[in-house]
Amino acid sequence: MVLRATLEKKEEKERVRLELLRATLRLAAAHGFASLGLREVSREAGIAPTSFYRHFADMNELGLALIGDLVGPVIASLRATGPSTEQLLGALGDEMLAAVADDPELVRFLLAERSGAFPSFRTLLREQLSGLAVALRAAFKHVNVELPPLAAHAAVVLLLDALGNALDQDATGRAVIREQLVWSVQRLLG
Amino acid sequence: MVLRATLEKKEEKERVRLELLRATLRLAAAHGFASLGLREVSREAGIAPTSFYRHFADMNELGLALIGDLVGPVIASLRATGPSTEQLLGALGDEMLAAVADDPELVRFLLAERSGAFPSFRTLLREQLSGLAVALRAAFKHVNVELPPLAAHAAVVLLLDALGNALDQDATGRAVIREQLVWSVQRLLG
DNA sequence: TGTACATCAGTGAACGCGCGTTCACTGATGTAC
DNA sequence: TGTACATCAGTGAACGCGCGTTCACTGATGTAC
Repeated sequence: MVLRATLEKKEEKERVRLELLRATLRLAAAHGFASLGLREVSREAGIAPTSFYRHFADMNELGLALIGDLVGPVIASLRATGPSTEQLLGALGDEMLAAVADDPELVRFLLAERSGAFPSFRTLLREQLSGLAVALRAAFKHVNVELPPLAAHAAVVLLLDALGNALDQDATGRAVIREQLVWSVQRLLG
Repeated sequence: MVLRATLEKKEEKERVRLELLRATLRLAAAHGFASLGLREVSREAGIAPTSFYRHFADMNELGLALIGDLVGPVIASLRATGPSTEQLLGALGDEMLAAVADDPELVRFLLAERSGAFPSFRTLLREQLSGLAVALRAAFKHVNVELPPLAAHAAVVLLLDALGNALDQDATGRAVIREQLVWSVQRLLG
């Protein structure tokens, strides 16, 4: 009983923390992360401004947590696999579409902060994306295609561009972008 | 004499306007465009906050002017030409390095707002970048290489990624990135 | 040419407002014995 | 088991501060005649 209650208290805190991250994503999609204040985010999350400090020291710390807790998993989810080159490319396109459909605000944040004003954000995202390039190499190796590191990096860059373009399109446009991504990465294979 | 004086007055206004744009770039590099206020920009530009309104209705209007007046020319400057494929690729790498060296703040703004929170900024930049892709196709056609539109677009995307990585590197790292860009675009040619 | 008027970029004072932050407090839950 | 104490997420009041915006004004320059 004691153990159970402890878990519930921690879980409640975790719930509020996650709500702060989600609130930030919702607002950042509209006005940009750098323009957000702790009061605005707290209001959106449904807590008092002073409660914000129970979770983060400032917005910068929240941003880093957002990248670690939410962006990381989305980047990891882009790791396509398949039994053949063709199916692997198809899976890559599918994962791209899925990311945009599942969590457009998170994808927007990822793309914006990759080139944004905060060096710490850029560094963290660069590391995660380079992990994605490594995974992509491994996936291609699995279907006996030797992808040089630079080509894998280029494929990731094309994938990110596709994500950005898809965000501003409806379902029809997104399907086209998926095909273009597959075509481009295919060409990169040589 | 009357004509001359008229010009001087207009030129002075143009000078202040340009200084507002430059001040915005300096500040945006550090904190992000979306976080900037008209008072902060006016202070940096050396004018009273109320004078801001003599040039722009708000920061959004200033941002669009910034893209039109300053970002456009930089994107245009990336249009490499050369008498052979090899020299064309070399020129592309050189233009990339030149842009980063000449005006890093402007390049940072371009990259950030391409995926930023303001749809109007994204649209304007996308148009200008698609012009660059068209120019790139023409340049390759000139050396008898038929570059499909999607491949030209992919080359532009790789160029932008190189710009972003170069911004965070010193001279040595930038030289490496230049080589990587040339290698990647070369591979894209097939 | 001189004179009277128009234009307009730049300004300082003032406004109401939302911001980040500090503080002391509440009350539910956890811990010790 | 009950009791006394500790922990800690959430809170409302209050603070000083910088924000965007309005306003009436200045003074240099342009224009009309």
